[in-house]
Amino acid sequence: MNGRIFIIEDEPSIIQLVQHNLEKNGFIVSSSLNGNDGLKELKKFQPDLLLLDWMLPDLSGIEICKSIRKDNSFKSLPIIMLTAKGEEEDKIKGLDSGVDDYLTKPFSFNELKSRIKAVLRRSNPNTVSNNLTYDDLNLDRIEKRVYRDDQEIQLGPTEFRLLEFFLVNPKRVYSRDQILENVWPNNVNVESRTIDVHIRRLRKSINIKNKKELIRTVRSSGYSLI
Amino acid sequence: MNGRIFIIEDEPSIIQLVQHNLEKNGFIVSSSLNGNDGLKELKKFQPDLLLLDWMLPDLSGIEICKSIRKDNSFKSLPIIMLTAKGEEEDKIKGLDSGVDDYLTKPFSFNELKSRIKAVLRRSNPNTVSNNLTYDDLNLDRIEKRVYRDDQEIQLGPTEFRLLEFFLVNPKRVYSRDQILENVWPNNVNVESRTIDVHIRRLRKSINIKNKKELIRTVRSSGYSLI
DNA sequence: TTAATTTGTAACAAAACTGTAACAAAGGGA
DNA sequence: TCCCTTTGTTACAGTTTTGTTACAAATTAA
Repeated sequence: MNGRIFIIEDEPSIIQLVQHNLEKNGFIVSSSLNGNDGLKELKKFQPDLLLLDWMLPDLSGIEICKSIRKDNSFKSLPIIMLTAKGEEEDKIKGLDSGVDDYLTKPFSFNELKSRIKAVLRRSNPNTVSNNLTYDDLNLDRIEKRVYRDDQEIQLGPTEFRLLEFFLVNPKRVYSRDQILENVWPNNVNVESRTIDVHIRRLRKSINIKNKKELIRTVRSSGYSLI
Repeated sequence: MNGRIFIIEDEPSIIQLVQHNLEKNGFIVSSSLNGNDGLKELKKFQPDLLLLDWMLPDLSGIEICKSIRKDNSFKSLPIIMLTAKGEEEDKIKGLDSGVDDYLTKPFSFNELKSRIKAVLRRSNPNTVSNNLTYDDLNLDRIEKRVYRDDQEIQLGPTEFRLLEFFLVNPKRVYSRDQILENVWPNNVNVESRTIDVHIRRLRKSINIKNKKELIRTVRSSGYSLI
């Protein structure tokens, strides 16, 4: 599983627990301890899902939620609200404010995980599914195989991760820095031009026959999957 | 994030702190240390938002506020008032005078930033959103694509930034200096006539078919998006 | 161990983009 | 009207960015 999850929660112990477990499950996780920081970081982090505490020191969860829904670029960001016991009546309000799901503290991590999966499956199937698909391209995470137009394609490990990364958010343009950060292991220093070479290799492999080019170069910005 | 913010505040340390941080966040910032200068500068700077100190050496915040609201061209300029602690009762007066939001000193920069975002979102969604739109023109910052009338248009990096800049505040006329400052990387020295050439290139690209001209030349002033 | 695969970098080629100059056209004022 | 200022347009050389290839080092598999 794979995807970016952001957490806004004021209790460090919960953050630590959740973050650690999510990362073990392949998610990329970042967090904030209060609402205002959270709203700021959110933009930078560009998550696929938000875990939002109901009670925060500065802004309430609902306020954050509404603020997010007003922002065009986050209109469809899935949100799971974390509430303490006995706030059931508030649930209705929350639903109005555009929350996708709820979880009442204390919760088990498995419970959280299955909610996350469910919500992500609805919003961006590619973040949870084992089969990433775009156009006639198909990537199987379990079997580590890639097909184009039902014909299997052989990729090296790096090209595989690169394609996987692009497939989670097709069409979005990534800078070489972003690609480096997400596709290469942490703390590795490689030239950013190295990416060009791997892009070339990936292109060579997936552009079989007279099929159309799937990787777009955006000059001075980076690359994207079409 | 992106937009023009003007500050009227008599304490240089606050100006410096706020200005620096806002600029780091992509805003264009200018400021004045007193009310009379501020009102004059405001006209020149044409901000998207005003940060206004409550207590100033010459005019009070309220006076400035009222004066601004009388001016047709600033009727809808969003204003965030900065007040010192213990002036709570004054808040009501302030609200009457047309202030959009408040912040009590001392405040954290994050607090300020989220207020700014909220206010700008209300007044000019284009300063915070990822999809800039004007007329039948559409620019997607994430995918780095531009469409006119749903037909994609190919732009070079500079033309893209130029159009992006115009789209944040359509109809506003920008001088070549302003354009240079905002569209070109800092500390680059290029002839101001260079802009004419890029305008020409941009025009050529976005004026497809028999569609109407979208960039207006304002003789001796600059250019604007219609 | 040896062989095969994968990886990062450097070097050069190709393409795209940029800034400037030069001249043409348009606008404004006397 | 003429003259002066401002803007439009084009071509071109220089720069930047990206594409491509080759190769040696590192890693993995046999």
